[in-house]
Amino acid sequence: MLKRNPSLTDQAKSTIKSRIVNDEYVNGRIPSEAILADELQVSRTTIRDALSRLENEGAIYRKQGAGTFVNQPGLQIKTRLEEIWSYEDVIAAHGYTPSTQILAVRREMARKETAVSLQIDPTDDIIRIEKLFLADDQPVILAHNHFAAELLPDSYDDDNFHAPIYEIFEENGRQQLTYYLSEIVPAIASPQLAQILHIQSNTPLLSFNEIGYNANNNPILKSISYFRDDLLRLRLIRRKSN
Amino acid sequence: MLKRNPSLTDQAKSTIKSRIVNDEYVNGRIPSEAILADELQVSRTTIRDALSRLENEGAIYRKQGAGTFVNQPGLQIKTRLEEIWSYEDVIAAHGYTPSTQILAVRREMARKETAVSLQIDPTDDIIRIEKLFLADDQPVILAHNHFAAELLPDSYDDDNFHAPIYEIFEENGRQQLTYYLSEIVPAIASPQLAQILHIQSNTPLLSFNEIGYNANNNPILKSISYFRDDLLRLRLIRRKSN
DNA sequence: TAGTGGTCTAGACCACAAA
DNA sequence: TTGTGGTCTAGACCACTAG
Repeated sequence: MLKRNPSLTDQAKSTIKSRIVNDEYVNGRIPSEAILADELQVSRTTIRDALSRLENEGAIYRKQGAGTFVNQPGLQIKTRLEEIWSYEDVIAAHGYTPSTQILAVRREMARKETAVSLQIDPTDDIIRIEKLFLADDQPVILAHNHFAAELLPDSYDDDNFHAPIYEIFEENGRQQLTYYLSEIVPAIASPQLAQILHIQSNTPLLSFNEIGYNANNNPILKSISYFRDDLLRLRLIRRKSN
Repeated sequence: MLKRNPSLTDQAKSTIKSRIVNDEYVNGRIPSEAILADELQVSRTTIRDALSRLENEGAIYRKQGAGTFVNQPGLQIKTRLEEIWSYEDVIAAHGYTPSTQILAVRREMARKETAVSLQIDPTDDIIRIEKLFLADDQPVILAHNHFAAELLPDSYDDDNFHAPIYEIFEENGRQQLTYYLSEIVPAIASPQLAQILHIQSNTPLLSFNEIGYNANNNPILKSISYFRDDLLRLRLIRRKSN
């Protein structure tokens, strides 16, 4: 029934996921692994991989001896912080149409702290981009991105930077952003920030300090950003780690 | 070499983890899966499970065709939000000694909103606990916990509540807390909060709104808490979801 | 007791990286 | 080309839940 590539696991996962979303399982009970394996003509291992990933995403839960079930509360959360990728995705997941404004692009010497974070020579140039994200034309996130100048071609203009950062890296720098290590910090809107985000001064904000890593686990991006909390709500699932 | 229970995967994982921590792998290169399987006398599948979990924790990374490597930046992060369990653990992971103060314990009728969150009847009683967490005797987290009164025995006194909430549930309510669904909200210290946490009014704070679920996926705990950001830094890893 | 998910095995083949 | 991790299989046995 299924073909290779995308992997059988991926296909099994999305098949099951769509059945869940379409409410095809009465009482939220998902067929046993053996039945699913038989039905989709794959091994039980493949089904188990698919179910494990759905469980991680919060879409289902399993009880040994009892069965596998749809997890309604988990299904409703569409913006899980651990899985969110670009800010465009965050905005879209909340049901808004994302757009961007480039407020500034600078080529400059790295500050010492930035050079350390990015493991580059302090005399090397970096690119600093100040980018505003809008949800249905309301400003919601202000991001400052820093990365080594050598990751970009010599000539560029501001319009290049409307695309998500990870796309820019993939196209120009032959680098793939694979994960972020993020620090969550509470902040208060300064008068300047308040003006940019169209909010009142001293409004509480969330700030993210993040380092983005490539496939070789080298830091390639430093990002500091500020979120308007009234439009975007950040959620995550916290589990026992074992 | 390894015995059953804890599972072979768990044992393989902790064996490999401790070797990583002890810096036994030169140049951060971890032996191939085949070699590890042979050495620990388990199947390659078991080794792969163990490595997958270490990869999820950020301790290692894998490159198809190249090998498996220690992830130094990931190793240094000891307080990953997605994996953190009780607030005691958060505090301990930051290197402090955790302790608690019970500020208030009340038995009262559920507010409508709380009843909805916990899926209980609005006329049912809930227990509300106000608990202060201290790191080396400095107040750092204020938590308000709400749960159905029936989860507790009829008689109790305040001292019962010094233990982590999940322990209380396991012992008295025969309920196991399996995961939290958490919402992160920026806040500002009110005069009252400032006094409790020994900080200045209007200091930015992180607030968590959380619902805790049991093994049957029913909500059993509602928690609202406030973090001092100067002593505790919350981190997480954000990945592409596929 | 029957049926479910949890763990584990041995082995096959594929995709990719590095020499 | 060699060796690595990635995917997948078929089958065994265990631990647990529920009727």
